[in-house]
Amino acid sequence: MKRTPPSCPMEALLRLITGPWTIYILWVLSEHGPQRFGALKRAVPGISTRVMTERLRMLERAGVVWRKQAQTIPPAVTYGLTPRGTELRSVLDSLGAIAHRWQAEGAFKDAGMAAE
Amino acid sequence: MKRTPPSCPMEALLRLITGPWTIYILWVLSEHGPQRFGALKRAVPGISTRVMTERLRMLERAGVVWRKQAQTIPPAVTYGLTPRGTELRSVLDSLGAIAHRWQAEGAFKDAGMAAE
DNA sequence: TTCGTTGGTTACTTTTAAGTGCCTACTATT
DNA sequence: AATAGTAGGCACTTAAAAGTAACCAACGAA
Repeated sequence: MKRTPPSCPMEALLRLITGPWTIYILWVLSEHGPQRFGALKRAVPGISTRVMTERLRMLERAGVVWRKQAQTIPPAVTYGLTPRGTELRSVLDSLGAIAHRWQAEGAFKDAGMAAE
Repeated sequence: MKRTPPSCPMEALLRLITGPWTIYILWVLSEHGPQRFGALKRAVPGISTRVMTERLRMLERAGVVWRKQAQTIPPAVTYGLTPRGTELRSVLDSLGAIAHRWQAEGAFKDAGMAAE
């Protein structure tokens, strides 16, 4: 995927929240509160460790989630939503409302990607 | 990209509006009104015919854009936003506002994808 | 008569992201 | 003493999306 011309800051935001699991992770964090890595992974069934780590790092760099590492001996790392993450969630909620309505209207029933 | 578990209707919507050029196309259509294929392609510099066609078809199947083909001899096909497209735009606008603010705050300055 | 325009389609190639499995280091448990 | 759990890192493989390019059909213009 070549880079889209960077005129639109939306692109950066969409690249941030897009990707198979990102919304899921944010949703779990906002519904169930801060979680440790393992619990988060268990709450998002099917995700690989690799992608989970990558997504969390990405969201952390953007200031959407925080990461708190306890230096205990089995290391305990907890993730949660920052204020920015909460702010994002409110918009995602309204986007979700549209998504829900469109699904009820059948907008997605045959609107998959071209090459699946 | 394996399919994300389909529990979340957001996934379908995000898969619809995601992809390098989709938002651009919607933005051009909403800013400059209905456009013919060629004009649209010229307004989104760098996009390939293939991807432009695929995106328009996808958006059309979801009822976000309409397509009107005049059976003239050089065929003239015009695309525009449906009411559903306009509805989507309002949410994208607020998402865009967040994106703009975050950019000003520097949220994206080092928050690229992992493997770029 | 051949070229260019319009709106694509199709095939081939490349790029990129995601999946999978194996590794750590230390400790508590069995 | 061997094993499982914790939070990943690293390398290798695979699958999907995007890019590239060639082609089409019909007609008007040069």
